[in-house]
Amino acid sequence: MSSIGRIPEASVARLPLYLRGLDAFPVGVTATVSSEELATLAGVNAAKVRKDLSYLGTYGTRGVGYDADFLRFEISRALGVANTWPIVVCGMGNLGRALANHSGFSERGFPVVAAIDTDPDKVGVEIDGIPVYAPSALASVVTEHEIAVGIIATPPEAAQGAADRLVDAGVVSIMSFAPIVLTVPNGVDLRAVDLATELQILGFHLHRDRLANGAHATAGREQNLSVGQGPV
Amino acid sequence: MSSIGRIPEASVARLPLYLRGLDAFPVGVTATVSSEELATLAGVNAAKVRKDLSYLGTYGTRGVGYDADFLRFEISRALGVANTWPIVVCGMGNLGRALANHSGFSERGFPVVAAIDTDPDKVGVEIDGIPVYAPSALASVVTEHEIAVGIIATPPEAAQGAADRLVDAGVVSIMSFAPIVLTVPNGVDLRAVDLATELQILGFHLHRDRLANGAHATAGREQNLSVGQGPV
DNA sequence: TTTTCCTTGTGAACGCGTGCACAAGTTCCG
DNA sequence: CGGAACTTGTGCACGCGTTCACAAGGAAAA
Ligand SMILES: NC(=O)c1ccc[n+]([C@@H]2O[C@H](COP(=O)([O-])OP(=O)(O)OC[C@H]3O[C@@H](n4cnc5c(N)ncnc54)[C@H](O)[C@@H]3O)[C@@H](O)[C@H]2O)c1
Ligand SMILES: NC(=O)c1ccc[n+]([C@@H]2O[C@H](COP(=O)([O-])OP(=O)(O)OC[C@H]3O[C@@H](n4cnc5c(N)ncnc54)[C@H](O)[C@@H]3O)[C@@H](O)[C@H]2O)c1
Repeated sequence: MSSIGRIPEASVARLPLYLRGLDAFPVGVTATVSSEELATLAGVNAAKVRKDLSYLGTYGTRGVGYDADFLRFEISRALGVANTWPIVVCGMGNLGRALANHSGFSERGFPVVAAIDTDPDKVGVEIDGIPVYAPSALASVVTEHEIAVGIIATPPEAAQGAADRLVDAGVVSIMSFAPIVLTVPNGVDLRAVDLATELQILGFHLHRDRLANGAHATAGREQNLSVGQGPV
Repeated sequence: MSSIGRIPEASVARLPLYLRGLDAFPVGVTATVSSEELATLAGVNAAKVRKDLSYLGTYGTRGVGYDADFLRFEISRALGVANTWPIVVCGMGNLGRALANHSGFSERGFPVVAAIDTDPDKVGVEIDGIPVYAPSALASVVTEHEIAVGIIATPPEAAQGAADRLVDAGVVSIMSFAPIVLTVPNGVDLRAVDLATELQILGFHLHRDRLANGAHATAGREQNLSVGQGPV
């Protein structure tokens, strides 16, 4: 079988972008896409596209390009997109509600099937079609829906506790929006999204440019692209 | 004056984390923090802390550590945190509303002062205290509030248009949540946050582990940390 | 003063990611 | 059938980021 060698994390992080780019091509229809085209669609450069795809296998045809439909299939397979990973959201506040109500996650195979909140007014009701449970129900909810992914959208003070409970319940992948360092045991995959930090990085560049323009009128602005991931 | 040499982007991205870690120390009180402690507080390792801080200057005392209060001041200065950068949010839907209503941004110097939406029901009213304007009013709003930062939370189809309008109005830093590749002119700093992509990366690891455990029971799970940035 | 202990600051090595440049392979045209 | 045009796949070089390891420096005790 096609036992793929280790794919570099940087490449893995771009595979979803390629998949997104391939949305431009209809499903089931044979069409050719070149690395150059796909690069434009994904917002990267062509060399990267070719190298990334080469980690998956030899799916292109020299002198021609890639079959869009087949490529989508192969990237999907590598990412395990065929699987559906149900999600539980901890904290149905402003952000949690927005996330739970977001259709884009289900479309990509990550339906939000349950939420956890401590607010008695929310527990027991459905918010935007998502049933809200008390923290004590987490374990059974996770087991029942075979949930492997959790999102933390609680206040920062409650985030570590929520993480602990998620891990205890058997969740092994966590995306957190709380601006705080979380500690999880080995074997648990944690991605922390800190939007205030992102803004502060933008702010640093603004500050820099302002200094440069105010004092010396130096050139050298930038144009960043997608927000990727951290280390292992 | 302390003209700091170019700070590597990877270091810049961690400075806000250090600042966040220093929240553990009261303002105005002299306290000592070692690179080891700060590393724990920020979720990185001590060597990185020392190297990063060394780019800012020599603010530590060998054999002792760093003065927490002074360090906070210096990092703040490097990041330009003294400045306040007002924000305009484009698209007051589920996500936009959550962002606009989020207090953490103002606390870090990024108050949301205005919103743009095409929905006639929203234009002209205040949502959570944020005035909502029609797209045609963008330029004057940006000018009036001296806005340099914009957040895009419109549907994907409208995102490029929103970006163009922001740029035309004079906004030079954009954070986008739309799952689509945006094109902006040179000199504009764009950060794209794609949460579905983040989930798919988690999904890849789940898929991998499942294959490994199902077939060969191989070890090798991971524990990732903060979500950082992309290339220049 | 000298010794001991502690932590910073940094030179240097290493590894990963990126991008170039080109050989290898395919199609199409004359 | 030969050659032109095109695009993939990849070896290689380069640069950035990470980490190690230790000398340099400072405080406190003897
Ligand atoms: N709102 C945003 O746009 C935004 C942006 C960036 C980061 N964040 C972060 O995301 C988190 C949530 O933000 P928010 O604006 O939705 O806050 P919020 O206060 O609106 O909602 C928090 C929700 O979590 C619930 N909760 C509290 N303790 C809990 C626990 N132990 N278990 C489960 N649920 C619990 C509360 O009842 C509430 O419903 C915060 O950490 C915030 O810093 C939010
Ligand atoms: N909701 C989430 O949690 C979430 C998560 C990840 C990504 N996103 C992305 O963020 C974006 C917004 O998501 P949402 O759930 O808030 O969508 P939404 O449909 O709830 O809100 C979109 C808002 O944008 C407004 N709008 C439409 N065209 C506009 C324009 N040209 N200018 C200004 N405003 C315009 C609409 O009137 C609406 O109020 C989408 O691109 C979505 O894919 C959302």
